[in-house]
Amino acid sequence: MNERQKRASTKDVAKLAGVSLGSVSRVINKFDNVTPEVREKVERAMAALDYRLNHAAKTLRSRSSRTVGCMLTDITNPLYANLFRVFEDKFREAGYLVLLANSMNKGAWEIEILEMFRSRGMDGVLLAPSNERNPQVIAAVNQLDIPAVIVDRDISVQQDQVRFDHVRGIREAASALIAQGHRRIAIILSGVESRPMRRRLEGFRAAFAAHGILPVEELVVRLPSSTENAFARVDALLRSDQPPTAIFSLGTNVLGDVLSAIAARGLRVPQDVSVVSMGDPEFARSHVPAIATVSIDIDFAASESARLLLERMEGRVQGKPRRVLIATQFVPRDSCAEVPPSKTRKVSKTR
Amino acid sequence: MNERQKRASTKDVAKLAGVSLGSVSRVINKFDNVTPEVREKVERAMAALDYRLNHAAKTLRSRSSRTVGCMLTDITNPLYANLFRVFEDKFREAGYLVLLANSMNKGAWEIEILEMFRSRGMDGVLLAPSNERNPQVIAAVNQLDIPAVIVDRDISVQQDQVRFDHVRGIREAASALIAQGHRRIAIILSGVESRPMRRRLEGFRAAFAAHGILPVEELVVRLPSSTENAFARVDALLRSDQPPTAIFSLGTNVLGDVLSAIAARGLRVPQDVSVVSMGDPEFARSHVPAIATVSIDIDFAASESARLLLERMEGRVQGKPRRVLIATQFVPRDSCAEVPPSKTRKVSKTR
DNA sequence: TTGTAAGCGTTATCAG
DNA sequence: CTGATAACGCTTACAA
Repeated sequence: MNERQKRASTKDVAKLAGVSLGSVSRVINKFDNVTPEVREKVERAMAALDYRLNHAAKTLRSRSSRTVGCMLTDITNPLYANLFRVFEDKFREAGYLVLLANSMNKGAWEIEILEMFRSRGMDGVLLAPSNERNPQVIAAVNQLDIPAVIVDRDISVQQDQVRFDHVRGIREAASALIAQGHRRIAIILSGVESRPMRRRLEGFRAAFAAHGILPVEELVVRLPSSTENAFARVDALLRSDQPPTAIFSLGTNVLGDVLSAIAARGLRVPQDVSVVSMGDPEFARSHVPAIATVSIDIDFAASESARLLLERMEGRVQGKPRRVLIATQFVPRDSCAEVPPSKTRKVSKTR
Repeated sequence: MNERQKRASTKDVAKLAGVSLGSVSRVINKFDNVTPEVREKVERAMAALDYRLNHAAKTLRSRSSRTVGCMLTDITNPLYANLFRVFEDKFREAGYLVLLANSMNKGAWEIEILEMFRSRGMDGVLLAPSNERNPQVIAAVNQLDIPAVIVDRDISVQQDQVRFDHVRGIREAASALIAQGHRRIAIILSGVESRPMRRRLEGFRAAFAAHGILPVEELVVRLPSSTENAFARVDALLRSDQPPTAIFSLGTNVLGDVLSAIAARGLRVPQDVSVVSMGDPEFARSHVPAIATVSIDIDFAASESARLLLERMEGRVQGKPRRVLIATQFVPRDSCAEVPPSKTRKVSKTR
C-alpha cells in the first residue's frame, strides 16, 4: 500500500479553492444554489487533493448512515445468497449500502447483530431470524426503533413482513402425486425448525387430508442442518421393505443427493420413483427427465422487501405493519409419473 | 417499530451517573484505571438509559471504523460464500465487522466499491477483483492507502496475496487420466477469464505436454458465466462422433449438469466416461460412484487471508508484500477408470 | 448565493 | 484516578 498521508478534509478543499466550508458541502451534496464558478473551483481542488468524503462525519452530523442491515441465517445457502444480491442491488440503486450479517442459527448472535445494527446507525434492516420462537430474539426485534422488514418468518412483531405461501405449492404438488396413485411419499426437509419447514410440512399433510388419507410418518425426514448430506438418509429409505414411490426434495442442496441416491440403487426416475424439487433451479429444468418443482420466486421476495423497507425509510408509508404473501406454484414435469402397478399392489396390501 | 425517542449519549450517561464524560468513555472502553464505584454508577446509568455507543462518532474520533471491506465477484457462487463466511468469523473474533460488496464482474463497480471502502474508512480490505487485467482497476487497487489482501488473482500490485496452486492439482488429475489411457479429455471451465480459469487450463495442458501429446482443443469448453448451465454443452460433446472419454468439471455448479448429461445419454460413470470435479463437496464423496476431485481448501484460504490482513492492520508486520500459495490436490475416486478398449482403439485410429 | 459558526457523540490530552 | 476541554470532518441554520 502507499504511504499514508493525511487525508484531505473539506476544510483543506475550502482553503485551496478559496471558498467557505459551506460552499464545499453544497457542491458535494449537489445543491442547486451554487454558481458554476464556485462549483468548478471546488471540484478542481477536490481532484487536486484526492478528496474523499469522510462517511463517519457525515453520518454523525446528518444522523443517517445510508446503510441498511441484512441479517440472514447463512449466506452459503444459495436461496439467501440470491435474496441478498437482489436486495443489495435495489438498495444500491437507491444510494444505500447493505451490511450483511450471518447469524448461523445462533440466538445469542442474532441479538448481538441487532445491537450492532442499532449501534452502527442502520437506516433500516431486513431480518430473517432463525430463532423466531426465542422470546429474547422476539423482544429484541420488537424493540428496534428503526424501520424493518421480516422475511418468511412466523413471528408476531409490529413490522412489515414478506412471506411465501409455502402451503399452497406443496399441497398442489402432493395432491398431484396422490392423484397419480402415490401413497408412500417421502419428504426431505432441511434446516432448523422454522416457518419454511413448518409450512411445507403443513401443505404436505393438507394434501393427504384432502384425500382422506394420512402420510407415512417414517417417510418424513428432517435434516438438522442445511449443509447436511441427504444421501445416506434417502439411501436408507430406498433400502427399506417399503420404499417410497415419490420423494419431495425440499432442502436447498438436497436434490443432487436424492437423484444420486436413487441412481445408486439402480432405480429410475420416474419409473421407479417420482421426484419433486424446490426453487426451480436451471439444473432441474435441464435434467433428463426434467424435475418437477415447487417454484419460489426469491428475487421477487427480495425486491418486495426492498420496496417495503424503502417506503418506510423514506417516510412514504406510515402506520400499521403490512404483510406481503408471495405465491408458490407446482411446476409439473417428467419426473412425476403414475405409480407402477406392482408397487400400488404392494402398498394396498399393507393398508 | 417503537416511537423513536432521542437516543441517550455519553453526556446523558455522565450526567445521570454524576461523573465526567471521560469516566464514561473509560468504562465503555474497559480501561483499568477506573474505580469499581465509578464503573458501577456508569453501568447502572447506561442500563437505565438503554445507552448505545454511537459508532459513527467513535469512528470519526478514533480514526478506525473497526470494519473491513470484502469485494467479491458474486456471493451466489458457493466458493465465495464460504470464503466470506470464514473470513467474517475470523474478523468477528477479532472485533471487526465485514462489509461485503459484490462487483458482479463489472470493472466500473469495482472502482466504485474501492472508493466506497475508502470513504467509509475501512481498516482493511480483502479483494478478489474480477477485472484483474483492467488498468484502471489495477491503478485503483495500487492507490489504496489501507492494508489489503488479494485473493487468487494474477495481479501485480504491492499488497499481500493469497493464491491457490491450481496448476498442480489439475496437472496431477489430468496425468492420472492420461496414464489410464484417456486422450479425449474434456474440460469445462466456468466464469470469466481470470486466474483460476487460466491456471487450471495451464495445469491441464502441462499434463499433456509431460506425456508428449496435445489436448483436443474442441473439448475445451469455457462457460461465459458461472451461473450458465453446462448441460447443453456437455450433451453436445457426448453426441459428437468423437465423444470425450473423461470430463473435468471445473465450474462451481457444473458437476450436477455434467452427471445429468451423461446419464441422459445412457452412459455410465466410469465405464463410459470418467469424471473429475473440483472443490470436494460432500456431494462428490457420497455420490455413487464417488467423484474424484481436485480439492481446494477455501476455508484455509479465508483464514490465511484474515491472518495476513490482521497482521498488517495491527501493525505487527510491515514491509514488502507477502505471498501465500495454497496447494491443491488430486483426490482419486471411483469416477475415474481405464478407457474401455473399444474407445481406445477408436481414438488411436484418429491419431 | 455565500460565509460563519454551532454542534453531532465520541476519544484523547491534559491538568488536578 | 478523575474531570475539563479540544478536536475529529461534516451538515445545517442563520446571517450577510
